[in-house]
Amino acid sequence: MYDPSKIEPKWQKYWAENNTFKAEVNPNKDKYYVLDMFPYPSGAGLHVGHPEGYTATDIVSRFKRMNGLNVLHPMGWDAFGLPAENYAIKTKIHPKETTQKSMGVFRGQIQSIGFSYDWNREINTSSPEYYKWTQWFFLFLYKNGLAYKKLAPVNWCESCKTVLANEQVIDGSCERCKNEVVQKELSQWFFKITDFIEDNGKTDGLLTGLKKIDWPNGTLISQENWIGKSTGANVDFKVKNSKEVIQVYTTRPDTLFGATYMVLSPEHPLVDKLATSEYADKIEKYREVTKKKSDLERTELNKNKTGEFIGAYAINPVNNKEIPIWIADYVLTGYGTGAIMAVPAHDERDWEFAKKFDIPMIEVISGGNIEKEAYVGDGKLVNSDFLNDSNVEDAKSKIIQWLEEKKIGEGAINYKLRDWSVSRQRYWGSPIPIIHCEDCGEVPVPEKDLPVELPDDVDFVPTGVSPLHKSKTFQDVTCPKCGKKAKREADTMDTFVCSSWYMFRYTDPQNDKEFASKEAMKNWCPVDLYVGGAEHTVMHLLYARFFTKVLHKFGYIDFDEPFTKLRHQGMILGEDGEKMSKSRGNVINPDDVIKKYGADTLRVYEMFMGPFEAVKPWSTKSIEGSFRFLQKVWKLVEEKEVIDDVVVTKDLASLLHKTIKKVTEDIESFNFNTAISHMMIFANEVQKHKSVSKPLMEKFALILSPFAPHLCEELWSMLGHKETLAYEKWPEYDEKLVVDSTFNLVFSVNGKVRGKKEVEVGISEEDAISTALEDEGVKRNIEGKEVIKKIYVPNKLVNIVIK
RNA sequence: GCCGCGGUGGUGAAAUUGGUAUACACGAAAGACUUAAAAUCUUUUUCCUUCGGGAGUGUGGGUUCAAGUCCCACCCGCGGCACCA
Repeated sequence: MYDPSKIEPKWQKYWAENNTFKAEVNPNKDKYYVLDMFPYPSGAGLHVGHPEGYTATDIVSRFKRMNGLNVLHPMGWDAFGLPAENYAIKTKIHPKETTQKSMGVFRGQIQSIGFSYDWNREINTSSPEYYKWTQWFFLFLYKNGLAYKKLAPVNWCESCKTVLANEQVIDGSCERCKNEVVQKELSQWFFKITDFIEDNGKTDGLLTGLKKIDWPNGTLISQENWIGKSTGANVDFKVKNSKEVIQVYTTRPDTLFGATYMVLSPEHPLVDKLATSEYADKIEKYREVTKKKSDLERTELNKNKTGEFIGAYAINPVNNKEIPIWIADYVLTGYGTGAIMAVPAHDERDWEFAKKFDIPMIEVISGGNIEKEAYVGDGKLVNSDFLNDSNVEDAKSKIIQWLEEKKIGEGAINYKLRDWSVSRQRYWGSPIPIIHCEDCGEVPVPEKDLPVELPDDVDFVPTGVSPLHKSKTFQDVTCPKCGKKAKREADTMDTFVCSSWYMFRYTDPQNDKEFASKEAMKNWCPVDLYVGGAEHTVMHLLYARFFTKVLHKFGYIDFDEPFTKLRHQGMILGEDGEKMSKSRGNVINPDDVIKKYGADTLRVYEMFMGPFEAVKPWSTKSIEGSFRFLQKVWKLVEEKEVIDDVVVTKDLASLLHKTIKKVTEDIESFNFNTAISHMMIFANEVQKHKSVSKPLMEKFALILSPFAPHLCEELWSMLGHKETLAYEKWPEYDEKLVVDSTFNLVFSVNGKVRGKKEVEVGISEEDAISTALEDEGVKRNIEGKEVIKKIYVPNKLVNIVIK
């Protein structure tokens, strides 16, 4: 009887005891680094979504090993983070304890699925041995001028006295107490990721790097949009009766003649200087309202623009016309110059604003109807003096040249991407290795003093300051420079910092001299295949690329993209087609599935459900099919007569070789579902025979083994082998057996199928057509009609075209 | 609103990239084995049909000898972003 509860623990024990999957440097083999996005060990335990990605990488890992590659396939824990801290606030149990416990549960669950990880390389971002090097990275960036401090707003809840992460702010209120969240300015650390957007000497930038990696198209586009590069011009506008000059940024310098007003962001520094006193009250009021607006309110106002005239006028440099200056919150302080020239005829936002406040429009691009809506398309320029009759593109370059000659503007580039804010006013993260001294200012902790360990004597209840402030042992130190009393930085680092470099640590996880040796990284990196959820399309992947580029620039590594090939698993939904969640009660626990069917069935089912990247619902019924398949395979060896030299029919041999070909190709292309369906077809066919051939079943066990490793190890030993099949040579298919000698020639009339006949491959066009014309179905359909054309597609079909 | 992904049987999904639509699996129905049930095996299973056929891949057009696949317009679902000048 096929009893996975017996054979699975047996083989898991065997692999562990024999260190079967230990990865060691081997100069005689090419390397292959297969990485899963490491999980956050949550208290809820493993979700069925986890093994989906892990099974795919495990299939590839086992497949690559059998193809003679030296595979690195590690696993670890992204263990710092907010949920553990919030749980600690609620229960008073230390996050270290809960995290330790969760990691144990996760490890046990993952091991029970039989993944071929090298557990000798397990890492944990919350261990001092690991975060020592996260801190080293901070100092490395700091010393190279890539980490700096500046004031930045945080979400602040006045009643909880705490800083909130964006995901804790729901509709502008605190997730927990429902009170209003306000913006508060704090001094925080930033990493200069914007320095790496464009190419940088020999290092490709975050934009060009996207061109050379094999990632899902949507992910590449998201990264590009997130960086948000735009090309345009900065233009200086003089202010009437003032010496001040306002610089605006525009992507449409070609429409300069159509600018009929100007908008400054409410926080723009020139507003107070330029506004006339009669408008001061209104401006003050408007700023108050803006400050209170949550992000959501601001976006809802999309169609209902607000703003105030400030009583001053700017001079349009192309025609010396006076245009009114306004403030409005649709102009952002942090982008471009915080000021725009408004061209209502050719910009949707300016159009809405001008309509509402009755500001005139001037059409400068012909082709639209500006009474009805802003025209943003291409066309001939009008009302634009020396630009008239140019198209948009030519007008852009002409006006930029003109501005540059007059020295009142120049071509300019802007990005949406901002520097990465890494300070968190939290406990459960890596401390920032900086000491604040009254005399010396900010002083980096000397490398020899790393790690700066997280103190245990901390009360987590939020009181308005970072929890680390409350630990005296942590806070009070002497300045490494002058020896006077000083204070430690009390903020911790964003957990994304920990996960931005972990792929390097796996190559050399026990190193206490470096984050990883250059040799180890040279041997294993970059990651050849990276698999994880699509929720990391932007942040994690962008940050990891940034770290890689920094290391490349400073000569630590010789590649500048960390993940050569990336794939995302599609989310597994509950049986009701909804996202799995406790409150809906539709959560499937992988432990229960393993108990009922075994790990191999879980693996095969998750790969058989549908395309790897597709979102798909779980079905407790459908999984039976995967179990039946494995049971059937088991019975083929267990219950049938296995004969060494049985004469295999040509059909069966051909089917095996076709299956080998299909499975080989489908693993490479991530089409695991169709690989399994072909193996099912093979098993169904073999089942019809009384006895089975040993060599045939051996090959089949080998190609099924990446999917169902426990079962196949067992079959392998039943077939008389003493060693694991993990390093057996992957079967090759015989091209001659894969190609059929006959095929079904299809006859169609005007594209509609009317008949078919089995004929020899390579049949001549003449023969094919005459065979077609003899077919009853064809005869019936062309009788009495005029045949205009006869088309023959080699080894496929004949199409007779009639009038 | 913008960007991305998708829409094929009762269900999850295949379709060699323009050439036999619905492989494989689930479910359902019938049969075999059984005292019986479960399990297992076999057969049937897109829809309509006057049994000759006919229709059919979200909708409407188009290109082609030939369209699930390519082009145009639209509808619906899911995910992400949020006034970036």
